[in-house]
Amino acid sequence: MQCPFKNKPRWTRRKDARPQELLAAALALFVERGYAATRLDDVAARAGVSKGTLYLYFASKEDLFRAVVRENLVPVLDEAEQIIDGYAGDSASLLREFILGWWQRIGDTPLSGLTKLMMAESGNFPEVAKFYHDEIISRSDALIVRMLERGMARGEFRQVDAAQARLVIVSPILMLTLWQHSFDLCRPEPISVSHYLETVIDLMMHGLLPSPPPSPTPSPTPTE
Amino acid sequence: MQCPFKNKPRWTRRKDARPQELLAAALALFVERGYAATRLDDVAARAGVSKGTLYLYFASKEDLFRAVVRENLVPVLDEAEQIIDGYAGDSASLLREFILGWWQRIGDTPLSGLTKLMMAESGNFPEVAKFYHDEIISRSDALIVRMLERGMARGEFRQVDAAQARLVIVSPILMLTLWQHSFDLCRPEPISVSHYLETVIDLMMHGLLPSPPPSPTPSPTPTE
Amino acid sequence: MQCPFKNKPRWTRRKDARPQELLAAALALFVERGYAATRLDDVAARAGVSKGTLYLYFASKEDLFRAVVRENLVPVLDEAEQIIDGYAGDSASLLREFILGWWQRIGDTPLSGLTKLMMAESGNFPEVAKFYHDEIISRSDALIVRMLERGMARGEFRQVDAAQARLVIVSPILMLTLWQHSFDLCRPEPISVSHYLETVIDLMMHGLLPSPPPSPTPSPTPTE
Amino acid sequence: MQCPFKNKPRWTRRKDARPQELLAAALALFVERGYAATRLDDVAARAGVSKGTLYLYFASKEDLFRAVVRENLVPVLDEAEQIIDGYAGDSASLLREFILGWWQRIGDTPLSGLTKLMMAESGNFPEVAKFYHDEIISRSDALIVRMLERGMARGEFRQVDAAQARLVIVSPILMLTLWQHSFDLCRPEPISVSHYLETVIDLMMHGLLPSPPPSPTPSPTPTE
DNA sequence: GATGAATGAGGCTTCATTCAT
DNA sequence: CATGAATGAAGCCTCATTCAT
Repeated sequence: MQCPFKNKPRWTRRKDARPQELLAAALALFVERGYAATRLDDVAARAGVSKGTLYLYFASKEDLFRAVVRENLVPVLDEAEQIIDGYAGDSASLLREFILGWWQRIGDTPLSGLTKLMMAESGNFPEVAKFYHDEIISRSDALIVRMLERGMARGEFRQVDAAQARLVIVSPILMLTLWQHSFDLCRPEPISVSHYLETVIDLMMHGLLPSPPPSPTPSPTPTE
Repeated sequence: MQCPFKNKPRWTRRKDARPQELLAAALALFVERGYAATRLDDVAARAGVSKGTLYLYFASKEDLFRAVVRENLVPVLDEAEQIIDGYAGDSASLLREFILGWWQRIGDTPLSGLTKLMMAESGNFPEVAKFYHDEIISRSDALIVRMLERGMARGEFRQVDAAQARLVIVSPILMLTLWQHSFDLCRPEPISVSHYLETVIDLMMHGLLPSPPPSPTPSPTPTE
Repeated sequence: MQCPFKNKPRWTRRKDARPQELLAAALALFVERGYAATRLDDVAARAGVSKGTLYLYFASKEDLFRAVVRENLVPVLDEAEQIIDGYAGDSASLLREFILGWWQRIGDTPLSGLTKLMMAESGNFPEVAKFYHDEIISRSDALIVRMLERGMARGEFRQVDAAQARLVIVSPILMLTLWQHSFDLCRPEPISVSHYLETVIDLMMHGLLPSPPPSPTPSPTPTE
Repeated sequence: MQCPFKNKPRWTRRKDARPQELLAAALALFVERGYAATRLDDVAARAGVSKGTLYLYFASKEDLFRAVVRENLVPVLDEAEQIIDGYAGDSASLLREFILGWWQRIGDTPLSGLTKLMMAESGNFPEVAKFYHDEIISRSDALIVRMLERGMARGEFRQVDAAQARLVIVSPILMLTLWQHSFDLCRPEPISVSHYLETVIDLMMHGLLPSPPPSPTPSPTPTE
């Protein structure tokens, strides 16, 4: 048993491959089937280990669930905060960047299912829901609010109630995720993500009402 | 609770009321805990009957689930179609009516949890998901599309891609529902529904960008 | 409620149609499916009454089972004893009469299943098995033994151990019954009863070994 | 009970022995109580394991039942065919050997109950009944027919309808089995197997009628 | 560390039995 | 007498968790 990490601090083992493989397998199955319908046998099998091994890394099914939520989203959010808070362009472009970037970092990855998962299981895991709310949702919210306030401060956005608008803004993209993990499977042809995102941006910017035709409307996308 | 037989022994409530009571209890628990975590014992207890009684009316847990979905939403949708297709006012008001009416008929009732429930369980019940998609989602979609096309035809809305916009439009209100049944419980003070709905309507109408201040109201210009 | 039997002794009701219909339904279902797999719902339904009514006549499922066994076979046995003990012809003919008569009175009627039923359930109902053994089997046995001893006494049968031969004699006909209620259903064409019974009679009389050639063998079926 | 691993912790007996122990326990209980009245808890307990363990080896109660039937009889039948088809002596001795051998290999072992079990449950398990019929009964039948035809061809047996006689021949020994697993328990002293088998052989060979050779045939004395 | 056989609590479902009408 | 809605004990089966190897 010549383990190369034997003398390293125990926490370093997290960097070992095994837990990550188990977390990835668990994420995929939790998202696909929900918490209750996921069997630990299947998680272990998908990670290529035996069921007993799973318990070497996670104390229980609940613990595994917690770890799945914890380990996956925080790094993405760290990155998002850095990018957005350092942005230099106009606010419309920033919002556009945010939406498209979110799609790249989350929407188009296995992480996208976590939202649905948390929504479905929040009632059964108040503690995890609390963590998710405090660590993920609150920080995302603050990010959106900062973007909105930045736009309003710079005169690039109308004056709106940022605290309320925050949820309105993220709804369409969260809904896209939820949709893709649920009813989109019932459809003959899946939703076109790029078209959808463009429509989201367009509507968020201009709304439904027609722009007053005779007026030099400010071109919303000057730079990029 | 205004039961005309109130003074009769409770055993008298027979075949008539039972299914509805059971469906209501099941709806509440399914929404609160999810399908798997809901025990039939609890459904029966909440309906005030024994476990065995449940099987006089529903063949299995799945069957109960199907009935909960089936029996609750169709009538509401029927009504919505009638109201909206007969609307006579301008399209902005119609959309406003739709959003506020939806809140009254669904958002503020136990039905509001069904969306979350279906989203969470669609993967495990493809057949029910199919039903829900075909009977509820498709009809709702068509309704929204009709509203949008009506507005565009009358020159009251900009020309947008109705097929894409449809989901963008409903996202904020669906998200309100999902939110209330999940993370809103984590918050010190819950979201203010009326403020939220006003913000939704405002943003949907005008978007984020500031309107060009000096302009005569847009002539209807029914181009197309 | 003008019941014509109201003032008659309670036991007379047995003669009423209801219990007989229930017993007939129970016999059929017990034989077809076995004791455990027979639901009282089905018995009641087949008898055209509600499940509750069944309990007006029988105290429990076990009681119904007991009654099915008790009520059906005793009369047949009474009749058989009378016929056989009064028989005047030769013993070979008597045995033949017995076998063919058994087929008419039992083998070809719903009663035929009772043997299989008792065999299958004897372990679970020692008390009923005791009754069946004492009232049906013992009397049948005695009947066969009397037939054999009659034949031996009259020099029409070889000297055999009647106590042992008794079971050998009835085996082929009981087996026919059991067979018809079990594996005969698996066969493309069912067993031919008349051929089978003739073979039984022939083998019982002569055995497998060829008769010694040099002797005027008595024609075995002189009369009938 | 002479287990070579007796001094090892009982947990050690692994995947190898378990299925056989479970099958033996199931056979005993199914035979004793019938399929429906046998609880899997009891099967597991008799095999010395917990209820869950049973499901590591058999997918369901039905599957266990199927395995009990399948695994036990086929080997015995294989052996019987070899022995009988290679027999060199006269046919009367062969039939005698067959009957006595059957008693040693089946009648006097737990397997003897399988016949009763299949008879009782054939209606509820058409698929198992089909298997039993095709793999056990048909092959046994063919074996008997071959024995009879051998005897007839060699002039050692009378000419009889082998297809019909087949069932008549096996009836007494099957009945012995059924009897021992049902009503024999009701008797003060059980049947004497050796006497019974001798009587079977004697009757099968010679029949009931007296041998004619050394005497002027007894006049049938048709008194009446 | 890794394995996988074993465990047993807990959920779904059935059905004999009761009882108010 | 007859009904059938209601009951709840009991059995099958699943699966998270343990532990000897």
